[in-house]
Amino acid sequence: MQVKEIIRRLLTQAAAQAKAAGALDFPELPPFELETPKLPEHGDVAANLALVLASRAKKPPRQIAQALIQHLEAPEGLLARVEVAGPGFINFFIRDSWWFQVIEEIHRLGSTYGSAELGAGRRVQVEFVSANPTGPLHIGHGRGAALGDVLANLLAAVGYQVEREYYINDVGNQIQTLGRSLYVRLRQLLGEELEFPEDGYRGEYIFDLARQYREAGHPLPGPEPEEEDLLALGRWAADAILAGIRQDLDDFGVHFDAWFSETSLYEQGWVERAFAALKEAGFLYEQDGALWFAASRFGDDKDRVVRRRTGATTYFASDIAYHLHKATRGYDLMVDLWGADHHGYVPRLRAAAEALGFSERLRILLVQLVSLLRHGEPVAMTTRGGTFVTLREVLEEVGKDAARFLFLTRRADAHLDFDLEVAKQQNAENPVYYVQYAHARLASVFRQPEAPDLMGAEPDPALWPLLKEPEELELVKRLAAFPETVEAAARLLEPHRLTYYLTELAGQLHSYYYKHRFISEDRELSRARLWLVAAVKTVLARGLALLGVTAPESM
RNA sequence: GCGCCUGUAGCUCAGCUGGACAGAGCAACGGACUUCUAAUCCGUGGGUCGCAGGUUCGAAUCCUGCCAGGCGCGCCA
Repeated sequence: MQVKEIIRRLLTQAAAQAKAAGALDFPELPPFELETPKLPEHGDVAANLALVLASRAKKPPRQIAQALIQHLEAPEGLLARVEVAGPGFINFFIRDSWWFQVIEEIHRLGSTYGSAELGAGRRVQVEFVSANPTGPLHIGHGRGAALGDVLANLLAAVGYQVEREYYINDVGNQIQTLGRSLYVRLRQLLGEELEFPEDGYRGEYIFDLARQYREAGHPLPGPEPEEEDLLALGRWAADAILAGIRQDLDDFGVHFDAWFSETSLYEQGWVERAFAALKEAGFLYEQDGALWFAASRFGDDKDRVVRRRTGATTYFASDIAYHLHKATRGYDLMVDLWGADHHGYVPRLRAAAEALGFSERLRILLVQLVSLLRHGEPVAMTTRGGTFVTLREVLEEVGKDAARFLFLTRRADAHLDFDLEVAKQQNAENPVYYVQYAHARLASVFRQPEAPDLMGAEPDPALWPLLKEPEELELVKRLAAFPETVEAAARLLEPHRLTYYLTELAGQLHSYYYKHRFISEDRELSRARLWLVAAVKTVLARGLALLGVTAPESM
């Protein structure tokens, strides 16, 4: 069990004991924090229970802290000492020997160390990327892909049953626009001078598609194409683009459990079902020939059209239906990952979720945009203008590992500067290699011929007192913090916590490696150190696996 | 004009959702390779946490108002 969990229980019991003994009086135990203090003088774990209890128990915090300590019944071997400090913190100093147990735990649990049962098998769906099939994925989609994928990994690690889903906007006039763009490019390939549509997709990839279309020997619509012809062209193009997107994601290490087609919502009557549900709840009305959802009743700026005067439904209508469909599938939690340029859309979807009663199960995460740089200079990126950097180009230039890791070095809601040159550099400026190198270094240690013989099959707790170096204790404490890091990253939906943790762990390892030889004349000490760094290697590998980054045996 | 995100060291960013003297990497400067991988390590300098108020035992963190940057504000998707 985690040290903080144990201490939380001890304090809760102590409070109850103190209350029973009449030493303290309070109605109910308030929530309190356990933190790892920055300063070693403040111990390994600090509790603010006495501070938050002060007003309820009507006593000075330090006095409460004393009372709590007196009723503390700690297990043998856990605590070196407990102190009241500052305004009333209770500082716990854990025995070194207790920390070293984590080496055995990691050996026992192997690659499941860091897993938890927080999710208790509840179902969670993560919907991400969901880029329109009108062009290849660009670097911003890559960030969303990395974030969503790792979020899903983390949630799975803490006991959720996770599904990854990609929502395909394959309805509407964008497919037609795509078809028209392709059509014009096709005619232009034949040498005809046709004006490109104002709202067309100007990317070079449309030419590529046109060439593919011809090479495959598909029929070319005549000079006056019917709407149906353009739609058919658009569908063909969307399919081809989607195939490319799947390939890109595959190469990026992102695999979806489901690809959900917007069209299927119409085919299966979900849009009408959503309208009916909203109407029944009294949030749907007609005005100016259009059908409106009363979003303003739920805090949105204004009401929103779901069916236009023309009879065509809006994108929003599809989205309501889609989320109703998701909610009906029975997920306990639905996580949506959107580009920050869609943030204005959040209030209206939230409104619909509230109107339909699944708002509490829906979490919408915004991923801020990525600014692409090269040598510190901005690289222009616009979808329609045609000069953008695709995810594929980034993958080919910097590789999957560097791209994934760098995408996860920022909070999702912070802008990200992604410098292609830095991503390619293989030095300390590039944290991915720093972490991978730590793993490779350890792998090389275990390749030493004497290593297996020195270690034996099982770690022996009697060895730990030999680990007297400060670096060793620090390392073991860091290892012990891995489960809570994974848990926090999953609970707060913040994968960047893991990349920071791994960078720190790798740093401590590098430092330790440099100062002390693991394999030496002293066989017992070597044995102890090898088991310690074996645990480090296991945690590095697990952490990198959660990030979807390879843990190389050599570099 | 309104809304969302951001503002922390020269640069890029963390800061455990209110805790104890504000952290890391890079850049700068100075050191360490006959060693289990130097893609590494050790040391030095560097901050009025955008500004001004407020809340309280305690604020980078919460509230209000300004300032600056980014992104949005369709019967588009």
